Amino acid sequence: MCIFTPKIQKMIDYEKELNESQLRAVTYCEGPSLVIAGAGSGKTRVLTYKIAYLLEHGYKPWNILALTFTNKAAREMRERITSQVGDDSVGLWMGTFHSIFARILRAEAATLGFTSNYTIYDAADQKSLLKSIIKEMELDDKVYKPASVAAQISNAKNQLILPDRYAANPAYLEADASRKMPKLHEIYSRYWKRCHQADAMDFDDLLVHTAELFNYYPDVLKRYADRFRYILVDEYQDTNYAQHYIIRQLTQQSQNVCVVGDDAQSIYSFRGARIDNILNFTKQFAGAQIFKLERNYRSTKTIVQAANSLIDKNKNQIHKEVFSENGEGERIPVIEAYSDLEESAIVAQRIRDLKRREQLNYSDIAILYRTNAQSRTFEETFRRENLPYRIYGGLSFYQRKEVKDIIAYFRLVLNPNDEEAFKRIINVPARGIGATTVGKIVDCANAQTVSLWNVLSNPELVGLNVNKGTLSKLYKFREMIAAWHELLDEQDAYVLGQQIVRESGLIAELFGDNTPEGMARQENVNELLTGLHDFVETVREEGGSDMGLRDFLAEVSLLSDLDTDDGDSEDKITLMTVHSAKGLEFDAVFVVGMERDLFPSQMSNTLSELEEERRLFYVAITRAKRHCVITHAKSRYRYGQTEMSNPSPFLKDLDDHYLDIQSSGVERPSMERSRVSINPVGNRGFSSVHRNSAEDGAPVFIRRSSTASSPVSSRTPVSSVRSSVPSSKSASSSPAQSGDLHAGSVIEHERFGIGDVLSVTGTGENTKAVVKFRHAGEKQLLLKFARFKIIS
DNA sequence: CCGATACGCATTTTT
DNA sequence: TGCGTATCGG
Repeated sequence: MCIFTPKIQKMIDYEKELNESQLRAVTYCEGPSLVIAGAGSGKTRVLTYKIAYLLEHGYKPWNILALTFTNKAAREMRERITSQVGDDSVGLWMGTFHSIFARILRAEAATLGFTSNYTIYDAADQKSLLKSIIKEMELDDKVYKPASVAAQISNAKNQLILPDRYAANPAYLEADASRKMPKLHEIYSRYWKRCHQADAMDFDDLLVHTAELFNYYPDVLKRYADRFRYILVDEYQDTNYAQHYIIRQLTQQSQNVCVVGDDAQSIYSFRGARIDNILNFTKQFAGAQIFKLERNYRSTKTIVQAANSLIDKNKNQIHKEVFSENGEGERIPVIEAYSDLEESAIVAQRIRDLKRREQLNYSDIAILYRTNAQSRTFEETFRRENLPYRIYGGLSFYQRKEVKDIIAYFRLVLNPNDEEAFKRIINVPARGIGATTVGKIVDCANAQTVSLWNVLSNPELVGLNVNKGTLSKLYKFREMIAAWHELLDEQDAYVLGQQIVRESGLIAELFGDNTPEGMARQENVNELLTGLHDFVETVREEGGSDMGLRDFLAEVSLLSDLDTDDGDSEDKITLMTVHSAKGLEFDAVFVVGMERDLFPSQMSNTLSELEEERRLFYVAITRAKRHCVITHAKSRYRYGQTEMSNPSPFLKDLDDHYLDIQSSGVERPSMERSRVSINPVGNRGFSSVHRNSAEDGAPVFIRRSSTASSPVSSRTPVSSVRSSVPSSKSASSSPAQSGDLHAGSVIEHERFGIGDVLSVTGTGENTKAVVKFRHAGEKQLLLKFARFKIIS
């Protein structure tokens, strides 16, 4: 249904700015359409122009919904739309599946028995909760590995199979039984209930609950279907069943849906993506029009044709003929190295050549590999050869312990029923509420089927059996959280957040830790607070009012580490997995480690798995604009061993007309892996590089602090002094009476030596002292265990 | 609570 | 190999 009332002055010359097939895709808006967008064919262009076109033809911004997979894609698209139509796009719903559905669910939460403050559990929360459930059921977590249980549950949810249906399906039960996990359905069911009890949803639940909402409440569905009169979906090849189902629900009536994607780039089936959604789109949406964008604007002819020759070997695909009108370009060098180490040296050499010959920046260059572990060799070599690089794919900012702790406080303050946040922080910083107490609270909560917080609210009512001292600590904790909770609507996220960090004692705990790690932690906390500040300021500047902690959390819980603001565009070589490279492009791309059992992965055996690996290779090659270089090594260091490796069978899939097959480029057969490298690059150094690169993944409103990382590598000396350890258990020192000890005492500890007692806290078993040792630094000693003599 | 030590295990990971 | 986690001991 297109209403042709062009009331906005037409500013976009569609005929001129789009090619023929793009134009047809953009201007077709009568019913469902599928746009098959080959790599580099201007997919985002079509989407944004189409939205502009819809706006020009009678659709109001709020009638349009545009869904993406990543925040980054959503942001880019929004920017482009804004620059095209300006304020005319205000009110447009554009975002990731998860963020849009999360928003809908906040509005409709009550209908489903949640509150609008519900928590979004991340993967770690999910695993942690599953772990507790497995433990409570007294199952062996060697058999019921939380990770695989989580995967199984996620799988079910992606197919909209809820616990009841799961348990009622003999096929699932048998499959689980044969996998030695007959209780899986019960874990699933308990997990489901616990999430509900905690007023929490995991990522998959955001889809599941939206589907349920629309399923069971037709009036609600109608409201949204009426509102979203036109829906556009990006990267349709990556949708799972649940997403596909929701799109169908919403568009059943209007039939106004345009999905864009490339089946050849479907590489996330292990996350539940179903390539069939795009392959069978025309069956699911009767009368759907198909448009194919086959002109590649990105790469040279050679690269495009080589990629075509590769993907041609896949059976399961939509036929298309991607072509390029760019120059022929050079053939793709396929280089065999002696070892992984030499492979990296060859790549380094080539990078230097390229840079010299073509004036490329480092940031125009990417190294793409199948597994993260492969980054190491390149790090080592680039570091040694002073090539600047940046690795993607470490811990994201929000996954660091100290940041997670603070976020957990925020979460609990907003949603006191949040079980995982509760468990995480009830004893952080240590306040004498240990595992035993938490265990009792959990048991109690389970027995009464209430949340942990409910137990804390009425400990006597639910018969929580703890001693008086513990109870008063619990009360104190409860009051603290409750007091902040009261301030949620009064104070902005920054003010309240700061208050929480201060009053909780988190700051105090961190303060004084002058180790490099401690300093880094403090910096992270500061960065988070700065982020809070920026968030509030941004909202304020934009004239909004949603600047509370709940708004901050809503935003933050759906951010990932790839949502980098990257305001600082330092000139560095990009190192990343092929998966993370999807959607990106570089002048020069090195696809490394093209070996059997590595790429394709040794885990991929079935035809469809192999086809997915082939698509992955296709994605890798098509990232390159002008130079694509493929390397493989004859031997590779893996799991502490040097293994022989053969070239990837995929290399034979490439038409060698486009290849330039070379043997080793650099003659360095004698190159050896040095156990101790010359420069201070210990393992710690590596991991700190990882941490730093992850820091680059801070979201838009987190201002990057310039952490000059000097990986102070405390290389452990080769332990040759092992024998001196068994110190005679000196009979003289024994656990002392806590009564004898007070602040100001001086003690001599069996291992730490002389130290001054700074404070003594706790009672009975839990009494502990903070002692500053003259040589060993500050320690907390549990007096029950500590072995020392009181000197004065 | 914290640190040392042992043990098992090891793809990819948009949210 | 080397990491993340479980476990134990002070």
